[in-house]
Amino acid sequence: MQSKRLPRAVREQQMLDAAVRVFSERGFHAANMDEIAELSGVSKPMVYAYHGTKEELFLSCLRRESERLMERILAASDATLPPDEQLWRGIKGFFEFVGAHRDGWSVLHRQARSLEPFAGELAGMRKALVQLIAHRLDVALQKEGRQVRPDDLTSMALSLVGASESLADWLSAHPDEDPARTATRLMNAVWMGAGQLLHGHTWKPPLDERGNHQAAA
Amino acid sequence: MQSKRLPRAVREQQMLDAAVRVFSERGFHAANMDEIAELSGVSKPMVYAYHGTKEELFLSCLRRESERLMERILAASDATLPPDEQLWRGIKGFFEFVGAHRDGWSVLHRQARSLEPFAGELAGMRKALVQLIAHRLDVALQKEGRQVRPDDLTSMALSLVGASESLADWLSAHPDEDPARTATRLMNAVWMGAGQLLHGHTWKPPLDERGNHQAAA
DNA sequence: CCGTAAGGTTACGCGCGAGTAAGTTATCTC
DNA sequence: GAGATAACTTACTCGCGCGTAACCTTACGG
Repeated sequence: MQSKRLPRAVREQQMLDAAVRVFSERGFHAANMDEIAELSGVSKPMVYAYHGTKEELFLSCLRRESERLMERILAASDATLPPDEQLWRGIKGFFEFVGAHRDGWSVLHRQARSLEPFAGELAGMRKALVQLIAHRLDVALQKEGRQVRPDDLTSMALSLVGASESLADWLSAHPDEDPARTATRLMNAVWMGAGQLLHGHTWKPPLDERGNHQAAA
Repeated sequence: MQSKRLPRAVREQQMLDAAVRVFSERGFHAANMDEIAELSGVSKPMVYAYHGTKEELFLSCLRRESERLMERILAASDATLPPDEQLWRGIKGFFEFVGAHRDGWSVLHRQARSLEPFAGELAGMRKALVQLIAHRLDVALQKEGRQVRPDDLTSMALSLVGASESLADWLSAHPDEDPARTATRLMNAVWMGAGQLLHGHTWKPPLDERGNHQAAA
């Protein structure tokens, strides 16, 4: 019952879809190439023909997913906006991605971080994001006439990314939660800070053109 | 050249030490039982005799390390202190632990999180910490006469833990960095918040009895 | 309508490393 | 100092799953 022969480009994507799913469900080692092949509607040697070894296949998944995520974040956060709004939109875009691509996120964050062949690759991408955020913070600070040591900027960006990742995991375990709501919570944590919240100063999402809260979108 | 016969209790700890090191260097799957045995000064069947399967051995490592970490954090953060100081001390204790037990931390955070047999166990411990923090936040808020929805408390705690983990990874890659300095940076991120920092309001570590900054200890 | 290449398959080799059976010495106890 | 037992070793088995060799078959360009 083999459905139909498909052109390489199409099959390659199906294979990546299947691989992302299986890797995220079972983890890299427990994932087995036959299962990935079957889920792609094809037999194992085809996977090897198109994507090389298991390791190379995983790397392809990693690259595709992280590229999509980065695009999403960059598209959402516009450098010309005020800093809080940049942050808000970036975070919201990130959580929306995670909400929509659970297993892609799992491949990136859970699997790739621990396994040595991939950790480096992923660390590189994460670093790029951290540096981007650090740079935008720097710009915002300079507009206020302030200057901060580079390590302090990096720490701030790392905290932000770490907090986001942590909430992203929580979000992916709570499918019914609205990503924008989670984003709002994160803004309260990292933009306002616990000290402010103690005194009742909270952060609220900005209004869009129609006057609706973006969080309710 | 077998050095000496040792009582079980001693050998068991040596094995855990060796295992933590090897697991953290190679990862769970790439780690091999012979290497762990050799590093414990003993041959493989002894490891099986004392710690059961590879999986059980890893679980023992996980439990020992996470217990030590929890103890450390609880000992440092005293619930009778004001909230910012509780947070400060807890974070500082955490980073000091990570600085002193790099590979223990690696086993916990990098390895255990992704591998299915262990992820659940670790998630449980992490959850306990998150709930502890959420509870203390709640107490602090109630002292101010405020009330916050439980999910908002949890989010705040999750952000905090996530940010800490992120900086802990950075710290373990920068051995010369002072843990207390990293803790200060984290306080600025999560207690003050990016919004405050933009306006030049920063957080400084409290003074100890002798008038020294604790960060310089 | 035929040749050829792209899409596809079945069936296997083989290395690695978890786990063990059977046996050997040190050490402690009475 | 005998005998029991805890500490330890050598030398295997064996299954799993990655990766491949060798072989079909459908589509389609000329």
